[in-house]
Amino acid sequence: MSKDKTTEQDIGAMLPGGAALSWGLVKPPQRGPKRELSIRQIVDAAIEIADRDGLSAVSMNRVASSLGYTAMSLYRYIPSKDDLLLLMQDAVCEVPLPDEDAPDWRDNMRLFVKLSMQVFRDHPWFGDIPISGVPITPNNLRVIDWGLRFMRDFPLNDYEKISFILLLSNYARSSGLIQRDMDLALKSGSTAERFSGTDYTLALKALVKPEQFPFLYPVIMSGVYTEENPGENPIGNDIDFGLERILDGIEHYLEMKKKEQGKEKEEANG
Amino acid sequence: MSKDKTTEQDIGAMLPGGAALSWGLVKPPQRGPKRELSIRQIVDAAIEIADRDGLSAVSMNRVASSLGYTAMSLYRYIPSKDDLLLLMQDAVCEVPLPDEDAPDWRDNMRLFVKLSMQVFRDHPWFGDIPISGVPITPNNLRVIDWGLRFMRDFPLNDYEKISFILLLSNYARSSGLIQRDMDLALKSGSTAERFSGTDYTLALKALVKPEQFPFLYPVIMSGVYTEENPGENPIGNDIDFGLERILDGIEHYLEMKKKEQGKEKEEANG
DNA sequence: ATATACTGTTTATATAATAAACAATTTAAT
DNA sequence: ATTAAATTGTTTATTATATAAACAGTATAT
Repeated sequence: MSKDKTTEQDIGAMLPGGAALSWGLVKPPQRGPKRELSIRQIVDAAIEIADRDGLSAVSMNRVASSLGYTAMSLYRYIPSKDDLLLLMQDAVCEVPLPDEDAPDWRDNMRLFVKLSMQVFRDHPWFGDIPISGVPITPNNLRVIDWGLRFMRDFPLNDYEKISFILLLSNYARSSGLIQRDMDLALKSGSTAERFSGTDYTLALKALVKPEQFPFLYPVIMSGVYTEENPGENPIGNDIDFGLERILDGIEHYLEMKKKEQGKEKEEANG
Repeated sequence: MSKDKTTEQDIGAMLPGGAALSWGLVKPPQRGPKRELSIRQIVDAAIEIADRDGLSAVSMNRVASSLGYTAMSLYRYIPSKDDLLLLMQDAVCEVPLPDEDAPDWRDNMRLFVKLSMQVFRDHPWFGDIPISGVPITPNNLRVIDWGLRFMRDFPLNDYEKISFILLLSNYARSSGLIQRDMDLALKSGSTAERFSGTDYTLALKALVKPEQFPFLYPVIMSGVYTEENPGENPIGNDIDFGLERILDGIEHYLEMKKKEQGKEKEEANG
């Protein structure tokens, strides 16, 4: 028993600060007064503040105050603000994942991207925290596990599967950031028009000269660049359109691999 | 002449703060003492500091001090720190673009992504500044103009071309961020191993249980997730691999459009 | 010549993370 | 049961931040 605990501590020591906390590897202290707060409570309070007023509103003081404590009390639970941010990040990655796969693999991938993007929209601050490496926190890894599940019968090795997950995650991240920024612009009184650039159409039409921007010029003048007539866009939504191109690329690769493996079998049999 | 100036001011008023500066639309003041600094000088000094010590090191004080002035003097040139950041962003987007296209369109796209990614690697702080909307600063638009140039003979409408540029830019952004973070980890004494997760292999092997992570478990245990044996990765580089899948997807779409247009011509002729 | 608009500086304000010292409290060791 | 050790939440202090306001000096327009 005590051996096990020592091991847990050792494992925690291998991980960067907050990650050990996210795995629950930090032993609750034995002596001293009973704790009045919990890590969960602090993280939830911080998330609530970030959701409402943005990441910049998350100060140790503000978080502590919202719980009725002083800033310094938080340091009895979480070593630094950076660790708090990491815990926030992992906490909002705890999303409900489907138990069963859709029959079409493309649908699985679409859902993978949609759910990932949703985190950015629900928690606009999520994308403001920089990536510091490969995911190693539990909820993040659960999403990856899901991705590996719906690709389990793909004719791919693990490197290829991981690479596809990275591709989809990256797409979800950059698209999620854009969606989020648009949402934020809308909420903060600005219009969708301002974000997509329609508000700047006039300025751009005056500034983008055909000599300096020969190929962009017509696109600005036609109003396509700033989406003056959103209903007219024949491809619909840029983000969905881009995802379909990525899925086409994946499909192409899968078919190539299938052919390859078919040949290998033939050679083995013949 | 004076009419022109008024118009320039008006255009500037339509754009958000820093953008007007980036287009050179803010008239230099006529009266008063000669300026000892210039916007260019300030922006360059800020970039130098950010390149060396990160975005968080860029304080008005630090920038001004490095030029031998006080923090407040900068406000005579640039209205706020946010505007300074926008100017920094646009400044580092001034990259040399090729005058001529490569014969293969895939090579053009590969270069587009490579050059875009390079900005993130050369200026690690670049990705720390959030996107606030469609690009409207001059150097940014020049890159888009280049993209439209090498797609000029594609059988696509402007919406589709812009969408492809967005797809490539997004991929470059997320990949650039990852590359940058890896570079930073390396420089800050950490190893590539730490970043890719090899340093955490032991911890992950102890934490990722087959019951909770049935599909991730074997990938962790084999060492593929944490790239224990980088030379063994049969697909080489994840980032290049992903880009090729995207290019495959684009190619697939182009071929579909070509067929479509071929049919339309047949119908028109027949 | 003089009013005006600008310069860079000094001073001041408000807010941030977190280190250090504190008395109060709970547990472990004796 | 008593004492020593560990931990609690708080108070106080330190250092750094962006930028507003007031300043004396300077170049230009009238």
